[in-house]
Amino acid sequence: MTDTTHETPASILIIDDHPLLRRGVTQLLELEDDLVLAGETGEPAEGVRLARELDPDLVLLDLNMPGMNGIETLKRLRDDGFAGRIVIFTVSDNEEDVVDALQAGADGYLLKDMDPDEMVRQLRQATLGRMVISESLTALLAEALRHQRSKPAAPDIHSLTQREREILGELAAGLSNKMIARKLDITEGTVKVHVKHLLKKLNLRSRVEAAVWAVQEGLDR
Amino acid sequence: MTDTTHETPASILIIDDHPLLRRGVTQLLELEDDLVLAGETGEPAEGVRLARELDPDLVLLDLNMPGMNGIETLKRLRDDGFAGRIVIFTVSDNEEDVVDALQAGADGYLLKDMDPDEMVRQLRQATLGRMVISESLTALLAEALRHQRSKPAAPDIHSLTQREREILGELAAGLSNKMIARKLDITEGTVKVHVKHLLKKLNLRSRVEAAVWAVQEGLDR
DNA sequence: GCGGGCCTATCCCCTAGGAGGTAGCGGGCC
DNA sequence: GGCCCGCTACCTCCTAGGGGATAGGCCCGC
Repeated sequence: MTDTTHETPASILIIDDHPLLRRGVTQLLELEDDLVLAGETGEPAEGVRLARELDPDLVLLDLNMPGMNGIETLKRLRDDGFAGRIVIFTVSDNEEDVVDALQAGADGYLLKDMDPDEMVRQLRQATLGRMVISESLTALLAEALRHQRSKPAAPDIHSLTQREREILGELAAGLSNKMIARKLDITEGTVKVHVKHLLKKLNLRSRVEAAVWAVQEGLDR
Repeated sequence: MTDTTHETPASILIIDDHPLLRRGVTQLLELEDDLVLAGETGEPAEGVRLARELDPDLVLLDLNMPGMNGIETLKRLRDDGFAGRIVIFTVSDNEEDVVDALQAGADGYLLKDMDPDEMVRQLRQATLGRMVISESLTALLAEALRHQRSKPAAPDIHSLTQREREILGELAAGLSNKMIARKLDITEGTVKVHVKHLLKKLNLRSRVEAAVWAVQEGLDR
């Protein structure tokens, strides 16, 4: 399941307002027989529409575009149900941008000044489900982690309060909010508040993700 | 989490229309300091109300009662959000009854002719989260399994179709129905149908339970 | 050929879940 | 004393999820 092997070439949609750069990438893709262009556009809103229509394996997304910025576009893609990979492709090596993008659910962050061969290699890795980050950003990322950003970049059990951990445990046992409320003798509304908070802290999008994560981390016992 | 140790005694609610039998069990409980009577009633509907009010750790439930039968009562308790243990307590060693009760979510099935000491031992096991079945029923259960009942008693991956397994895999990855639909290029409605069917086949109550089960079984990779 | 399982889709209906906000209360910290 | 955090509770609004039912197209086995 969660098939990430590509018997057929991986399709890529480019959303970037620089025509020349799009041209560069498409030329690059033409040389590879396991990567194929699904479509391209310079308009963020059009990009969301195309993602729905073409359902590419990967979206290469510029951060700085007129109208809607990249982060916003990323969120809209996810809200719209797009389940493929989303890789940011930008000139900005600003720490804030990198952190924001990753926290918004980007599967990669590549800089536009990268070597073409390296670019292809990274795209291929991304279509296989791996997180890809431009090499020059790793030091910056390490630094960001050391200084402990306010918004945690990865799920971290330690950011949860005791009560939230307790709720998470019950949630991972498959209990509904109502059942958890009954068990802990609080109202369902309060359970919802705890769930809401722990999802935010863990940067997860649903109770299912939280349950799966908890089980994989062995927090459910 | 999912705390099943009882620093305080485990409370038990008895729902049984035989006053004498209730008396017998309560007397039995009085001899044990780790088990305590939460309440008792001969009325199924009253039992559901009491379960909500008293929120006992365990409900001891008769199968054959006038008005609402035990299975129906069991379902109402679960619908009402009761998350504690529910153990069937009956004279019936009918295979159909046993299978139905367990499939409806009973955590145990004890026969009324059992030895008092054994009864206490089994109740204690049940409060600790273990499934308890009267010894004399084990052969019958084995037989039922051998003849492969139409409704599978336990989650079984083999009862799923290929497509359902695929859906389960995506579900266990934390994807929403909408995302799964996009990824597999079918409508969200169809995904819902598959999810509905696999939940029924696996005898699970929500996608969260399905996701947790799949992860624990290693089906998500 | 006919039945049955599988996949797809659509309809209705209702509950569960999650985002946003406000607020009271207790405890610890400065 | 004031302030923040954790826990509780309530509110509104909207979407996601799930039950039940029906049905068409497809393929396979009898």
